[in-house]
Amino acid sequence: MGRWEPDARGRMTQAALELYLEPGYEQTTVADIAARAGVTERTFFRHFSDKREVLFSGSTLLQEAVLAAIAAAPEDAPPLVAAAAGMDAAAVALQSQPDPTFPRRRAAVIAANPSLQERELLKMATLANAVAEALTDRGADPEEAAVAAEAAGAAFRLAFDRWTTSEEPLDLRALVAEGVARFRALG
Amino acid sequence: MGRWEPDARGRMTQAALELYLEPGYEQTTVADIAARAGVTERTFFRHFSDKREVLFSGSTLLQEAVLAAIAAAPEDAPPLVAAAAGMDAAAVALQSQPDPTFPRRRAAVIAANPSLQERELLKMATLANAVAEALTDRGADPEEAAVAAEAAGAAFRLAFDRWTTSEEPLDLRALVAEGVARFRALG
DNA sequence: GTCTATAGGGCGATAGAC
DNA sequence: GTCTATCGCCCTATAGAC
Repeated sequence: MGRWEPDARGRMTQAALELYLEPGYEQTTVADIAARAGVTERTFFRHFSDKREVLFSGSTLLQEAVLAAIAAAPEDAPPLVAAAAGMDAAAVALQSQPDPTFPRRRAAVIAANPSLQERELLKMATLANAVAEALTDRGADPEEAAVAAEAAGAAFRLAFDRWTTSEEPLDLRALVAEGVARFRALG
Repeated sequence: MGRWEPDARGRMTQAALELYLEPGYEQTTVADIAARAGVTERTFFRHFSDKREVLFSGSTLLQEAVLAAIAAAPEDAPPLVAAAAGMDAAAVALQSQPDPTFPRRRAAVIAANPSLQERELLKMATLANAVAEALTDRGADPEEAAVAAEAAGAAFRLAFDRWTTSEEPLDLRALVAEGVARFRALG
């Protein structure tokens, strides 16, 4: 048994989510989060670049899952199909989380705070850029790749939003597929 | 001739843009901007909610132009056509600015600073939501409206990005139209 | 206009794991 | 010994309160 309790990151994320829900994001100081997680303020900032990032540390893994799925897609799959495979992988990852209440609570906090929305949008845009690059690496035309990545990303966002706000439990993968189909039907 | 020099907002925006380019966004303090614009720090924060917002005060006018164009679109125009009309109006507004170098310099600063990108993405997302609402008000199905708004918004972003980074001068309206066509061709 | 709390970065010290 | 996580105290600028 070491000097420190394990999983400081996880504890900080949990503490932050709880405090951001109640009493609220603006009302919560980093010192509050650190205290609840049993670390110092300084430790918080070594793990997370700022007060918002604590809710987004999972996005790296999600991005990896997305890119892996795109790489695994059939070589002859058109850009939108490959991008959709990536979004499907993201949906699978989100639905198979240990704590199924996490995404919903997290989404509620983000929806209530513009400055957290900004960070979420940046993560999404970063992901879309990575997807576009992965598609061009597969040989797609850059413009077409960018459009496919944006369409798939937007479909995912709309689906995710419905999934986290719906009263009854929905299947995220189905929502994503439905959204992609709507973009395909734009013409 | 009044007690104050006129157009404090414009001077602050100009000063901020220049300083954000050189020595850079992070290196520039609000006090620096205020001093260059000949106002106090307090005045800056009365005009702009934070250090980022000084580059985004024009977005309100842009949004109004977009929504007006959507409202003016033929009643029987499908959602994507109406949304595209809104994006075209935005392109017109941007191309007919008094200082044609402004958008390019502004875009360069934003591209170099993630925290400014976040704000830009939030403005874009807010606009997309407003567009989606305007489309549903016209009688469109909410899901279809959201998809059309996202597609038009993404087309605009991709076009705007090319427009601000291209070596030779391009026609923003044409780029936007081309982008919308690409989304239409996704199926 | 003045005052103040908080975000967030820099740096050195410390204490464990290996 | 090295490497890495934690801590403590310095600081400034932001942004909100008074």
